[in-house]
Amino acid sequence: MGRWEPDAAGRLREAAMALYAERGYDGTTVAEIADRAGVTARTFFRHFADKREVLFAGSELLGQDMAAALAAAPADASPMEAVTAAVLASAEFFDDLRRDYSRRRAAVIASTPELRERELIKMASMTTSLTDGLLARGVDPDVAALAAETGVAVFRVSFERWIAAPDDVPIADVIRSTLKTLSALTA
Amino acid sequence: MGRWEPDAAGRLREAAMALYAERGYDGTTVAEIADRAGVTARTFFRHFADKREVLFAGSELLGQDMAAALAAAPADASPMEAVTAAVLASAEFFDDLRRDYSRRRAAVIASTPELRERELIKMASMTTSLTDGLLARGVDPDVAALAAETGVAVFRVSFERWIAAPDDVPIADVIRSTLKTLSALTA
DNA sequence: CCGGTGATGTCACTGACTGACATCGCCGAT
DNA sequence: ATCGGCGATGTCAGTCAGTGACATCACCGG
Repeated sequence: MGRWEPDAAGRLREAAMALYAERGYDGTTVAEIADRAGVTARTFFRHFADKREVLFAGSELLGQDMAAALAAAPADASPMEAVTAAVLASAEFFDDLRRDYSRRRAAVIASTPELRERELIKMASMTTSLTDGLLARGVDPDVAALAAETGVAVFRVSFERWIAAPDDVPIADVIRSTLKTLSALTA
Repeated sequence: MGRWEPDAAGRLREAAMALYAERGYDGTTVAEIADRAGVTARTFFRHFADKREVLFAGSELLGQDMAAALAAAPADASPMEAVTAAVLASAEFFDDLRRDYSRRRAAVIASTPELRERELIKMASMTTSLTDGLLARGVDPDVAALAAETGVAVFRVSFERWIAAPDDVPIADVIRSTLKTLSALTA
């Protein structure tokens, strides 16, 4: 056993989720989160850049996975087909185990403008990943930007629908359905 | 003449733009902005909710105008046609007079994550406006959400292209071009 | 001329975040 | 085995964003 309990970051994440859900984001201080995790506030800020980030750590991974799927798409796939592959790849992040956690987390985020802002910028960074991936495939810049934006819009809408859907609906199905809606929309 | 110089809010906006551009957002304190505008920091917060908002005051108007255009679209217009009308209506906000200001403002925002977050949430609220407008037209909720997201994506991409474009290109042309790209994309 | 009102100033306070420095178990080199 | 450096944490002092409570005072309607 080390000088301190291991996984301070994990304890901080759990403490934050619990307190945000219980007293709300504004009603929670960083000192309280740190206390519950058994560390000091200074340590909180060594693990997370700010009070919001504790709910979003690791979210880069999702963007990376999607970018990887995009890169792995057949060379002759159209931009939108490649983006579709990327969005479908996101489904693996949200297996049924995470569904309940996702719901609680989404509820907290939805109730606090500051957290909504942070979520939006994560989505924007996802958009950037996809755009870069498309550019690497030789796609025209304007097309790439638009295809990426559209792809993330599909992800966002699908995720929301999935959260609200019954437990036995897999997210991949929701995504496919959203993609269908999109093509009907612009037909 | 009143007890104080009129238009404190306007002076604060100008002071903020100047200082953010000059020293950067992080390198500027609210006290400095207030000083330059000839008021106290407390007064700054009476006019703007926070240090970011001073660059975004009035941005609800854009969303309102777009929502109005959407509502004014012919009853038999498809969701995407209605959204198209809304996005084109945004062009009137950005006449050539505001182009230079828009460029400076965009540069400041682009260089500061906090400001990018705020801009993103404004875009999200625009999305909500469009979604609500579509719902009021009787559009299916999922279709409405997706059409609104797509419309805002078109606006965002167009605005960026317009900023980067030569001075004689009107934003309406850029928007029309982006819409064309979109329909080609999902064809 | 007078009392109400609205925009501002003043002050004290909380809480997020940062930089500098101290602490001390652990682990590898000797 | 022990010595010394490293890394994760604690401590402390400080800056700055943002808020609530109360005072001020030119202006305006009666």
